[in-house]
Amino acid sequence: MSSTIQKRAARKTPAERAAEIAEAAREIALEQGLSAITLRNVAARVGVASGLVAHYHPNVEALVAGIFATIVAAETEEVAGLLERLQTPLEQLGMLLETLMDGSRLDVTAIWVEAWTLGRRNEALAACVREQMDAWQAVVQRVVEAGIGTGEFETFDAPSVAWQILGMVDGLNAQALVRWDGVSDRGTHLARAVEGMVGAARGSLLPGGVQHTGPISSSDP
Amino acid sequence: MSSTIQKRAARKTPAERAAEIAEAAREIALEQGLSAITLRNVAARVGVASGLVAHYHPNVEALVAGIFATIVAAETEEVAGLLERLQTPLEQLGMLLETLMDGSRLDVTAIWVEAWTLGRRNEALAACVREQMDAWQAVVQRVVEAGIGTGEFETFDAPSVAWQILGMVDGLNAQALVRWDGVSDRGTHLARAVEGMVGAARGSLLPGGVQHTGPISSSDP
DNA sequence: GTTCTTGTTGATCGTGTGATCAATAAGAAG
DNA sequence: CTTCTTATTGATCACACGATCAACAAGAAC
Repeated sequence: MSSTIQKRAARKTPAERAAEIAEAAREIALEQGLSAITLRNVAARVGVASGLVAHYHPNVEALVAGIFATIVAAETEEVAGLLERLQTPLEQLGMLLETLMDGSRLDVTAIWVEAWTLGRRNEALAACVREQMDAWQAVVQRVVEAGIGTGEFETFDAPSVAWQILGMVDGLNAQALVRWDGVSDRGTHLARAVEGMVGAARGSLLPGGVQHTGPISSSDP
Repeated sequence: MSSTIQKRAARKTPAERAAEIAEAAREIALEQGLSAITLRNVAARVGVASGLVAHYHPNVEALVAGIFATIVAAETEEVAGLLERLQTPLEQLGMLLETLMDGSRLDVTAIWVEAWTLGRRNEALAACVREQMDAWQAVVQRVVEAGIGTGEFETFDAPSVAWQILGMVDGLNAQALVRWDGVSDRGTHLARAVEGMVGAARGSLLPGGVQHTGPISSSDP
């Protein structure tokens, strides 16, 4: 029987090991933040010497930037995929807001916020942040432009409106990171705001009528 | 003449020295971020041994939290003061958005963003963040409620609307921290969004009429 | 001028970080 | 079985952090 304590990590293919390390780093980032991605931290989770992590990633800053891009890009693609299933831009935009505000991605929001700060001293990360923001903006802009095409929306500047929607969503989510109580009907208010901005009819972004999120279950650690 | 190199710092009143240290920490925070507030960093700026800073602030985390509160509270009071000069809630809200979006307080925005992340591991800071957010929300809520009173606004939930306005502003400012280009008419779009949310007439938040900044100058790095 | 309070120093400890590299051993190749 | 490639180790370096504290000295009090 294999002893519980493994003297030496099993020798693996570089590709395998690299994937292992990346996955460990990803988990650490989601659980404890990007700044918790350290050589020793990642190595410990994989069950390997810190030198090995350094061997695969000679530059920790680059590793952090890469993990950020991995996590965020996955989210973007996931949401973009959801959009394709819907028909009208109105439905798409409504679903977009609803999905991004449902509180199920607060861990990703935390990473966004941290990346904005870390980007001040990690240039590689800053570049990734800008790139991923552009990707997000492109997704939203596509929806807005489609809405203009069908006449559902009425705005003269789709790119800027897309940026603004993103900024609003990010801000509200970041706020929820610290203060998740106090605000009821987050979705409703945001929908009204976006309606005003894209020039859609009042209430058109809330298909199911007034949705009530109910009382907040306070489970504070 | 006194030599350029001072062997020993002049002995000062505890109140004086404390003020000096606080001011140095404040400057560091605004220039390099809250995480740059370290014993050695602050001591170097004051021209003093690191131990002295530790003497006045036995707990660095508490110092960081205090500096955050100082900086942010000053901004809140300043803006609140500006609001009092205006008559109608419509003017007040318009000025509020304009002031917060003029890009002259990006250093404070950076501190907000960093505090949201640092608050995960600095409980004292997290408490200060919540407190200062409440203070901001109170200021905005007062304006919204006044607008409801005069009939200029039409919304059923002033507290939530106030939170949302704050979240939007924070998000857009945080965005500007990394990507200050690409978006034209930030103020205009935000004004439209807020108009939709508070139920104000279109264009009522932009006293100078429709301001057009022209086509977007795409200068992508 | 002497005494005494206390603001101030500077060294030190323990911890955590990224980075580096000779030495090791696992496993494929012969 | 032997050889050889290379994945992996573990120790080590320099640095920065918060914290602690005996020792010093400036300046008020007497």
